[in-house]
Amino acid sequence: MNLFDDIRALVLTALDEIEAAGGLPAGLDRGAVTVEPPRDAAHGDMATNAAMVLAKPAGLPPRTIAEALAGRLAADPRIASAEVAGPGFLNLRLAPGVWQGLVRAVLTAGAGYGRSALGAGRRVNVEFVSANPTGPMHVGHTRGAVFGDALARLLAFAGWDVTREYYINDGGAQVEVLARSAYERYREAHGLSPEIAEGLYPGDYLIEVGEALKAEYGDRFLNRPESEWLDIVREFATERMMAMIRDDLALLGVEMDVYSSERALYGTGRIEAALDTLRGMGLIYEGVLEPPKGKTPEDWEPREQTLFRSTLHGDDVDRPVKKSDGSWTYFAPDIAYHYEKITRGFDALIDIFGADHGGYVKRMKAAVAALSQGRVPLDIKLIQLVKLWKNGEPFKMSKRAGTFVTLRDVVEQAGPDVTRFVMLTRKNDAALDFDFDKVLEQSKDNPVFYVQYANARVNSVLRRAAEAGLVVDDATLAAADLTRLSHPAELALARKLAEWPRLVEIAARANEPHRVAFYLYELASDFHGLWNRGNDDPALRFVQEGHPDTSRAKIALARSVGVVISAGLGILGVKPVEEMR
RNA sequence: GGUCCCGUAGCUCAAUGGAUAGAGCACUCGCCUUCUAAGCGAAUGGUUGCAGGUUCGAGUCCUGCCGGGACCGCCA
Repeated sequence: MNLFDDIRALVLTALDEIEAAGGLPAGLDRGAVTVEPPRDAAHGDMATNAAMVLAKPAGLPPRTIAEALAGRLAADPRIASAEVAGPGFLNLRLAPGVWQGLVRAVLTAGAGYGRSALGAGRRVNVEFVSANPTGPMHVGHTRGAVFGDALARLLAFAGWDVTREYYINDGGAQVEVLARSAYERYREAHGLSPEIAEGLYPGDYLIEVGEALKAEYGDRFLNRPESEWLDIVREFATERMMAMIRDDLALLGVEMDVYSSERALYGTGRIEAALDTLRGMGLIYEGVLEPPKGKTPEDWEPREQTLFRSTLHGDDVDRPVKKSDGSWTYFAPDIAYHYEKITRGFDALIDIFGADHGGYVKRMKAAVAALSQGRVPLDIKLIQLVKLWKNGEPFKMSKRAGTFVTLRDVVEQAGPDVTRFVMLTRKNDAALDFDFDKVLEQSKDNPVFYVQYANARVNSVLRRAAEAGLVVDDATLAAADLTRLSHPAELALARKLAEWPRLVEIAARANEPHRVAFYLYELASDFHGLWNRGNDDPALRFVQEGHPDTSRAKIALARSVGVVISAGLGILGVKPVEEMR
């Protein structure tokens, strides 16, 4: 249920009536008519722009339409008042019964309150993390993982059938570097001193891989030429790295549905098939690229390559799918991979990349647009950098990886819930500061704490009420006499709860889970505000000694706040706390 | 040189094309000394980088600048 949709339907019905009565020309497009919470609460509970949107096509002054509309709407029992304001807004105030009914609806729907049918069961594939299988996940991956998982949860809540997918980049030269690095650790396990040459991965995490190789293969590969062990060691080490990455993800509570391997595409003809499809559209050709203007690489020389005509689908230059030695570029298998996602029947694709892959966006979109004939939208979200701070200075040290701070470093210090919440308190395309001291602070300055604290207070109310002998399960609360909920501050809180289903849809439409975090902060703030007023005005306390009926109504409101906070935290993948310690 | 992202209060950031651009912090002024707990309340603070354009209406969309960042053919 979405109260804003209900009232919008009411507005549209009223417009129909006005039209039937000759007050409006027939056939006007009403798609732009909205019913929204006004920015300024003093304007009322909801506002509609109907009169302004329709004024021009109708050839009528906005106020004329607005006044006619106000007259119709005022007849509905849900509308307490309808006032024309400003350039033609119609401000609506809703009857207390609407808000009381909303609290009941929240308690009845429980965790399902706010669920949307927006996705209509369509299938969406969210590809995220896709970190190279050459080492542990680092901070940047962490933000991508949190974002992708929260987005997946959000879309599922909004009615999409979601698949979380990880693309394993195990096809390129970097996994051979991994193999050589692991081989040195294997030699080390045999008591030889490893030669970690420039360009190899120096991290300690490969030591155990060397040990494991020794346990598995003994001294078989010692002093043997690379050709004898490279494939085996590569596969062995890659699997180990993926196991490690899976463990890292598990620390954050992230679980993938599908792992797809880049290497598995090679030799199957699927890359060729995808490119043949593009070739059939005339989008593949042999050609020579112009050097980049203004910054020509020193060793630039014209080369003929196999190119994808991505410029026909919005890219700035055509992109190579083959290197000059005839081998595939990274792009080629990725085209095949996305083609496969299309053929697997997804209705929408979402890729989550690090911001350093921004230059890759247009060509990938071009490929998907071409391969799906424009049928499957691909949204690509770029995740900006995370800057870590500790004790007032940048934090860069890592025990494990040597060169970069790992996901494990962060989660072990901050905990998965704090890590997740904080990383969602910024838009994906804005850089994020993550300050270990601040995120663990127990004060209202810390949004994680503030939201969790609100939920804990709700639970504290329920506990106290139970101790006082009240029955406070959801069914009982939903059946309470909610007309006792009449104070404007209480109804205002209910109004905030009414925004939740709307917020879910806005966030899901934009693929922006951070909106959930901000909403929860606002809701918590409103709840704390009401709570604090109870300090001065005992009539606003949730438990009213000696008045079980009033108490039940007020507790119902508190509990419905808890329901929404829990649901929202669930989307962020954060566990609500019952009690602060 | 090109592409993409960012630019909003002193600071950190919000704002599905809606009205007088909002929070938190800091600063200022009150209040509280407490288990409805790890403070409460109020006030101050703005040319939304600049200039045009579209629109009934622009922080938001378009164009051009300025500033910061990322990326830019055999890395993935």
